[in-house]
Amino acid sequence: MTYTYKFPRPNLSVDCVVFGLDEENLLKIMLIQRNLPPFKGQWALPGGFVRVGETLEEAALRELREETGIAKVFLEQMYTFGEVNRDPRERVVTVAYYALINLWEYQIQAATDARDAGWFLVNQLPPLAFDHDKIVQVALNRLKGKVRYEPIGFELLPKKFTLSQLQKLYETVLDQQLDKRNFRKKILKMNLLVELEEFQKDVSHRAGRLYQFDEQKYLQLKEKGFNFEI
Amino acid sequence: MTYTYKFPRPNLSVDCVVFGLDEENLLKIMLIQRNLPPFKGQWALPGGFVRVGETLEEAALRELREETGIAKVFLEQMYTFGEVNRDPRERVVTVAYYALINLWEYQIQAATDARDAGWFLVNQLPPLAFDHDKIVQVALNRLKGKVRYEPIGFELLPKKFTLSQLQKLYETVLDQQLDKRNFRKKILKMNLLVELEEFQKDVSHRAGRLYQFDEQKYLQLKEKGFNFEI
DNA sequence: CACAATAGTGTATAAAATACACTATCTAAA
DNA sequence: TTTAGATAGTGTATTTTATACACTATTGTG
Repeated sequence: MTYTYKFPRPNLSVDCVVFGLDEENLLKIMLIQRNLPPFKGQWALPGGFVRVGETLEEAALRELREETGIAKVFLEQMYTFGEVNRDPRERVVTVAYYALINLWEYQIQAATDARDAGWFLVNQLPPLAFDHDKIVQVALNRLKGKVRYEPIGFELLPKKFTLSQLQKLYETVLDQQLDKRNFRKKILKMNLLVELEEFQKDVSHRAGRLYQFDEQKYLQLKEKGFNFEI
Repeated sequence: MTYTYKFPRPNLSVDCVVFGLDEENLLKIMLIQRNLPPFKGQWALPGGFVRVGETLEEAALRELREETGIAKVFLEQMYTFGEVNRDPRERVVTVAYYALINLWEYQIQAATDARDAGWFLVNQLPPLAFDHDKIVQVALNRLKGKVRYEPIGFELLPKKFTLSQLQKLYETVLDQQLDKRNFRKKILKMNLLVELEEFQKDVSHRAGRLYQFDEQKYLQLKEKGFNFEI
């Protein structure tokens, strides 16, 4: 079966830049190894063609699930790349998304499908297929920008986390050191964190208090035009 | 001649939300009246299908030129809308751009092609075709957000303008009153304006001094990571 | 029991944002 | 020619926010 149109059409794809934090709070990106030409054997962003019956976001989620086993993620559209020759086969326009995932909880569900998937440090990426290095650069900038004024960083952490973990996350993403006392003051004044009566376990030093992100409160405050700058 | 593919493809279009300020500093959007179905006779955003040999931005510029006669504009990609049924004919994914134009200088070149084009106050828009009202909402939010931390407002003004004009522009876009003295302090401290030895003409009150945006300086300061918050 | 490792806490200073009211200049109308 | 109306232009005091900075507390390990 084939499909015929009066005018030639670009092909439309989605690509995802999936960010995760590893055990040492280093920022990583998930890549998959292509097993078909072009760029066979090279690393690339997970992604694929959009089907006519699904929205762009559905396509992005489907590809993530199929190629990496990732199911529940924070996913946001980023930019659409439309250079004429970005794919050597034919004209392909790609809508890029970025995703934030919680590597701790993800550990469990991974490993299944994801034989050809791997995590790479953002500053030690292998050569990428197509214009995917450009897409990654845009995603890094977007993440940096976004994290300053929207509390999306929590998506990268486990549900319960210490303030030190949160601070390290911000330091990693923003690529700058922050003052511990000032950071705590600022983040607590936002009123988005629930102080738990639980503490870190299995650490060989004083255990930090655990906190939890209060999404309900976030949505309420957001309604009221509150802002969440770091 | 027809074009045949193994899998069905969404059609891909671009749409432009063109902003301009009128004589009274009111924010307007340019719309065109559709002379083909669907939504024949209704107002819509200027836009059209992407050709395989042009980038997305080229397509947006071409459509603007063809449909509205607008040539030199500030144009930036905004968001890609991919709902399955946003076009009743078939699946169409549209990449939305927003444009800022200088209505004073534009007056000259307009009128030519643009018989079916018109300017509408952003809060008095007619019913729009497709999901274009949604696209306009996203554009308004984007403009509001962007104007706070990037000096793009100048694109809407004539080359030489008074600080009062600039302030009114910000008040219009941000939809809030600003203090005259504080506004001037802030904007002048950015060092992006050249103070001219010229003054307003043909006004029946004290003439304001004219200023000009210094794009060179802007690019220099931007390089150095300077920021331009209002 | 002391050492290593990280958690947790407050204050003083500097910088930035805000609030606020009068004089200056020009045109047009009386 | 004088006056009224309209907008331009200007500085300071106060409040708020950001920054810089160093010690004590707790826990596990050797």
